Amino acid sequence: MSLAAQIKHATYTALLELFPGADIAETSITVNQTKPEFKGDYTIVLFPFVKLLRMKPDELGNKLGAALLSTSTLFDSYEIVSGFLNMTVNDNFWSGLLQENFNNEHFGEQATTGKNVMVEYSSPNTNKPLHFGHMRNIFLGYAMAGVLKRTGNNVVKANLINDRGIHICKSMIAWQRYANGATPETANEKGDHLVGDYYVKFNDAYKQEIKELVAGGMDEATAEKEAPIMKEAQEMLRKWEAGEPEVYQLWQTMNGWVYKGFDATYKRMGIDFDKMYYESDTYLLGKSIVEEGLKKGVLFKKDDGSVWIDLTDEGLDQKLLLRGDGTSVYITQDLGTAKLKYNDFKLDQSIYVIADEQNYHMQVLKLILKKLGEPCADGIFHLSYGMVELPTGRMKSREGTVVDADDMIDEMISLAQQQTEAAGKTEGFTTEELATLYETIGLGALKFYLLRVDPKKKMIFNPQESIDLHGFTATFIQYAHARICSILRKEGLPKLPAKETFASFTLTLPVTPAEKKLAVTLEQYPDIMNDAANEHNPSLLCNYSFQLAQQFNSFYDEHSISKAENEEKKQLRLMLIIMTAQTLRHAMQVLGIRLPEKM
RNA sequence: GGUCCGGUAGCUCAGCUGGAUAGAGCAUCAGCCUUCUAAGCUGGUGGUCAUUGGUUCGAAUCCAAUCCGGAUCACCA
Repeated sequence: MSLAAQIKHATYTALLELFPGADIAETSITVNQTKPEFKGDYTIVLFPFVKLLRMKPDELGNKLGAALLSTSTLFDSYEIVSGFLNMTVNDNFWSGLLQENFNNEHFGEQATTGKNVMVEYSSPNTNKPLHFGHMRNIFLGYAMAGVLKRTGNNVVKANLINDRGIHICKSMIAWQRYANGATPETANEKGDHLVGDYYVKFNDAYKQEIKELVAGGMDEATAEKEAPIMKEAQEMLRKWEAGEPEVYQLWQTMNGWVYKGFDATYKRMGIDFDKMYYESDTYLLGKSIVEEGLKKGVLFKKDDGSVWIDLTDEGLDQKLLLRGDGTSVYITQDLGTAKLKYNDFKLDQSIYVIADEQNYHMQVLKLILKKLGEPCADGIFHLSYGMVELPTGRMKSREGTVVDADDMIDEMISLAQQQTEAAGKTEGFTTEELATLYETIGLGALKFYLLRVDPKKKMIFNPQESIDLHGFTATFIQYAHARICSILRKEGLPKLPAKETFASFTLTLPVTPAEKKLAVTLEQYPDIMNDAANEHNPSLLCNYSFQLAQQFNSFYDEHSISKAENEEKKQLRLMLIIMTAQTLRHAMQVLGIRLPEKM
């Protein structure tokens, strides 16, 4: 149990003892960290009980403070300031925390829950390379999976690849028309980029054809339907669905190129998956669910044979589930996939990392499954995140304003190199070590930049700011970690020394404010991890890690570790920095960010 | 128009299940390297928490209305 929770509970018990029969709920007790300008570590807010117990704040505070001192060994002293009871925690608590946990690799993790949780993220289309918008999705999904794993769940990282449909056929048609048989090898281009180029070419050609048709006297709406290249794409989709070998083979080949490209990008990002789903396998699923829904009378059929669900009672609209010709629409296959996932892994929770533009879709999906009585419905959770925009507005792939993922990674790594060289910090590294370091810094900065804001909020990608390696960045945290590692190297200690290393430690001297600040923050880590899981918000770990690194830097500036005043202080501070480094590593590892030992 | 999300310092964001004088980073100004890594530290400047009303001992936080911005409401995916 966290210290704050312990204090809350101790307060509850003390209040019940002091005022038997009073109507006090533990949840009505507020325990906050004490503001820096007051003496104390944690503060109990007295106001809620002043009225209830008909007592003056000072009187109540004195009674409660005295009771806490006598019943709990946690506290040293208390002070009352205008309705706030500020408790000072005994120094032994902090040294105990350190001795107990300084080398605990699993500090911050929760006991296993036995729950099966799937996190689906990335979920790209195979007609273009990954771009900046995907990166937020990917890093967020990976981080969320990491958080859920550390909080005791069995996590399945899943990727649902949108490998079929009209958009894929567009790239294929354009390739047939314009590529002259080019392959990634002959064009010397990553496969996903090559295919993406032809997707762009399709749209250019399409626009051109529309223009010509309109010039010939056709109205625009008709021209959009009648453009030959669009008709060819639609024809190709029909052939694909009919399983025509030639089309099917081209489809396989081009998707193969794309997958190779994706794999390379995922690998550079340090991202992986446990399970791949392909829409070409799942797009026909869901029909049987619809059939059953019809039988149950949850769904209804219109005169043209199309199947619908009426959600007007829920404040939503009617939603189409099957076309008049019996073919499925997007949501039909999602119904099927949801059930498939559930059956594959006996999921307690199924998280979809999808942009907030699909909030309505996800709401409808869950609702339909619920109405159909599917057991997978309850576990569905839409981790909705805001879209990434440029300072000039939304990125549009058709308008070429997207920031490509591979380019962005290259840019960040080369920037890390420039900054490192400019700072003259390249000495003592081999060439390979430097390459690794630049990658660690560049990718870390990128991931942190995308993870540090609340997922729910849309974010503006400011190229200027994203490449900054100062302030609220991964670099700042990496630097603090490298500093600690440097001290440990000089002390001849490993990153996580054995417990016996400090077996002789006994606390006799007062803990300084800077020392305590670090210890207080370290103690809160498990709570933060828990919050990140409950709120589905990995940005909490960014904020926390930055705060911890910041406090370490202040501490480092104020206190010498190697040349501490005496052996006791040295040991205390070593435990502090070892645990700090371990906690930073732990938090960053959850987010997929590496910390160098030297930089 | 219906539904949903957002509006906090010049910029980017924390804080939002109500608690003390609203916090960081960037930018800007002034200091700190003969001492464990200055990618750092210390301090200053900078606020009508969109607006108005309400609830409360107490509101950036809860409620209502209004204004502004965005998303969505396809036999697209």
